[in-house]
Amino acid sequence: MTAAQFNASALDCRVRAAGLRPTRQRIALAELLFKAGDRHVSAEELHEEALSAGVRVSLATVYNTLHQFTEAGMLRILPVEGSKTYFDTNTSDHHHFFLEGENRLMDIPEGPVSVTNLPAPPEDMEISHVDILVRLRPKSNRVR
Amino acid sequence: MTAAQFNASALDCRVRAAGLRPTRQRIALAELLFKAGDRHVSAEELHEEALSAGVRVSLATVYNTLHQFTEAGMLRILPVEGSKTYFDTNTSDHHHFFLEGENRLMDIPEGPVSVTNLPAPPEDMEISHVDILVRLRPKSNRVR
DNA sequence: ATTTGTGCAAATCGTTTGCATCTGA
DNA sequence: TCAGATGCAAACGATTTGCACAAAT
Repeated sequence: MTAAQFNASALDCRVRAAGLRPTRQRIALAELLFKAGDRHVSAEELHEEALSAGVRVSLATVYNTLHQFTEAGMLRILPVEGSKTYFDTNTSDHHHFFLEGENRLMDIPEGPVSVTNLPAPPEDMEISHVDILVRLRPKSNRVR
Repeated sequence: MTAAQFNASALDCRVRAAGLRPTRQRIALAELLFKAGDRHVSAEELHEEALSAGVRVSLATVYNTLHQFTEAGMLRILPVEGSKTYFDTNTSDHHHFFLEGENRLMDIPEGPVSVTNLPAPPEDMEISHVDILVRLRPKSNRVR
């Protein structure tokens, strides 16, 4: 079995495990999303990438798929300002730098970042996930 | 001098200090925004509130004003998913709970929340602000 | 008098929806 | 066979823009 075949069937399983039919479009999108390590993508970007890769898929299906994968826990929506929704292929605990000028996100390199002194959440609520966004701006040389 | 007069002129100064002309609309919006302590508002909400308060102002002006105040550091844009932009009248260091079901934000009560082990930002960049978003979901009673 | 701000309506952008058609189990 | 998925185009909601008019310095 070749590596390509292995990966293809792994993606097939992943899609099935999410309770979704492994259609041509979903497998192809999963491939684009999960073959290349951690990624931050918008629907529009993924759509263009699919078309470039010769995958025929409509923008509406890209939106559907991204949300279905998100519900299945395969993606996470990034908390950023701005009109577009960005999806993160890394759903494990990690955080982000946000470059203010460019409106771009970078993963914070692996490390034991932790939050201390978090107050208890209100009754009947539990913490689902903690997002830390470190906003960066160009270092100004002149003294203010 | 009455309290109302004092506050009105204080707002006037604040708007001037931001390099903006103290117009009727801007003063009125500043009043709505800053008289009532910490608030999270969207443009639409502030517009409705202004109309209810008898302030004649267009939605476009509300958008303009919110962005001008933000550039002047009087407001901060909240990092939340979702289509609407929310502005926070509290620009000091504090963080938020995000209620997943309702897509609603709450301030995290005052306290020494802190992040440890933050890696150094890339060269030529400095930290502008750290946003911590604690996502909450209803506590499930049944064991999964 | 000149600059800056405002209001309106139209335009734009990202996203969702309705529905006819197609596809995988 | 037939529930579920797709594609298209139209609908939508939030935001921005262009431009004539009004207000502040």
